Amino acid sequence: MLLQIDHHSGVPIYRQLINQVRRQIMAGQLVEGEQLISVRELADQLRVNPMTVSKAYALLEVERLLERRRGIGLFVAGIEKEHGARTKTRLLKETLEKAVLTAVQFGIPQRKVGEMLAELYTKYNSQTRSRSNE
Amino acid sequence: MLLQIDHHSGVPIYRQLINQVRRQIMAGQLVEGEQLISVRELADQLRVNPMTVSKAYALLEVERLLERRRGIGLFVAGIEKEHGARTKTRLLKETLEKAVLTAVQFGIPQRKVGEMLAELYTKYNSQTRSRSNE
Amino acid sequence: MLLQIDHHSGVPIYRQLINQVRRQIMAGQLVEGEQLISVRELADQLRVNPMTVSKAYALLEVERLLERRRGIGLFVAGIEKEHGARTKTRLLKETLEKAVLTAVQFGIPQRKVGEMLAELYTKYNSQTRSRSNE
Amino acid sequence: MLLQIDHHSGVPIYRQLINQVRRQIMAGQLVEGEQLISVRELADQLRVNPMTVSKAYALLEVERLLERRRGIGLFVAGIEKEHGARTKTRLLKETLEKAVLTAVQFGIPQRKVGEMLAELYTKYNSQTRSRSNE
DNA sequence: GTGGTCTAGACCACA
DNA sequence: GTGGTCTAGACCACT
Repeated sequence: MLLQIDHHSGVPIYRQLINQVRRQIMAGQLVEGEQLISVRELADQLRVNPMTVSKAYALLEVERLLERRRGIGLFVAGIEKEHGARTKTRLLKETLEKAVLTAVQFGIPQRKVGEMLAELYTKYNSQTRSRSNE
Repeated sequence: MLLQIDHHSGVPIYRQLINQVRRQIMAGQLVEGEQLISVRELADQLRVNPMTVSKAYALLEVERLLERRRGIGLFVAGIEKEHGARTKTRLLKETLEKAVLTAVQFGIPQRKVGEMLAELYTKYNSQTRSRSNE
Repeated sequence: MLLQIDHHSGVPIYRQLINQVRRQIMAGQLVEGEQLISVRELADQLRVNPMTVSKAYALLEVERLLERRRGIGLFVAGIEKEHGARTKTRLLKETLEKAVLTAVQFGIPQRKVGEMLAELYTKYNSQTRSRSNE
Repeated sequence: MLLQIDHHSGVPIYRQLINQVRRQIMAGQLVEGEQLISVRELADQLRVNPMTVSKAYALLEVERLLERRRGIGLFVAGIEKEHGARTKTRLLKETLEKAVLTAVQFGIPQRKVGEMLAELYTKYNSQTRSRSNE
């Protein structure tokens, strides 16, 4: 699991962790039943206080994305399909919103944005495919 | 000036303001010598405490991006900016890239992303128009 | 707001707080829009670390029972009727479950339990009524 | 022996065990000299780690409520108990009182509470029966 | 004044 | 070994 913290972004560390782990789960990079890096180990890796990691994990547990097994560790929970789809849409919308806001602020016409989108989509989609063929 | 505050992102409001104003200046959307919306008015628009706006402006002044003219208001300072369509396109592309990456990771088809884009575009574009009619 | 902590029950303090505040909100003792005792003040009252109180409040915010207004304080959120009813039923069921378990363990027939229930119901219900007439 | 563990209550499992066993002994439901279910078997029944059961038993032994006979097992010790139907009724009433108080606070009608009671009664009663048929 | 975040370090519960 | 809870105390963000 690759996680990165930006100490200067102003975004609380535990929130950065939540966002990254949530995204990995939604993207299927962390699969159901998989055990997460332990609180202490992740805290060591990131040079962060264990409580900070623990807080992030705890909130993901409240979100039902993680499951705790006492004395063993934390695991990726089984997400219901429908719930998963809704979360994905929500997350995508958030990022897309920023892009659109930028475009509107700059007065860039929707047509142009659509073209850029298509271009980028092709680019990343083909990368994914070629990667999955490796 | 179109600014958007997200109260739930965990990013301090004054930082959100700074980032957005700074970006608009760098992209030449706010031009040198242009007067900024007053603290009070912006605070009203965004339903935010005036102190918060004031703080953002003050920090942008420290950054030398803004100039305070006593008794009159704040103005965009004369500094090196990145001009032109190329800069705007670059900035837009950066945000759009994140959105596309998310979509591809989640396996959301381009068609759906296009629809969401159009929807959001309409939403923000109409906001701008109605505001510019006031 | 009357809150009590039992340091010897083994139940985490923040959970005791959550349960008591949630119950007061559901029972209408804390009404929508009402401001809660501040973290620091409650921490002082209960001779407990502020972070412990803060944690309880934060989780109630995640539950959407509380609303935070930055720099001002925490307030009781407006709960949707349907959601409120479901929560009430859930909480009642939890307490009722313990009672039934006790009854079954002791081999007390359902008929007898029903009688005791009716008796207690009459007793407390009339208390409430007479109180509301004061 | 009917024991119920709630993994989400935050109350340590060994404490839940202690409380329930102690109550059964005090109510005379587990009588003096009676042998307790073995650690292993109880752990299996409750899907809990044997160490946890063992710890609960050990602490009840310290309390002098249980007696260990080496190589044989654990037995209910000869101590002062509260006997009889009166005790059972009292203990039941205490738990039932909490449930009724909750219901009245929430304004839930007695009829509804009666229905929930019946439902739960059936649920736990049938569990006991099916288990006693094993 | 309000709440939020983080740390260092202690101790508990569970496997 | 795992995660959970709590403390004391520092500093930040916001009104």
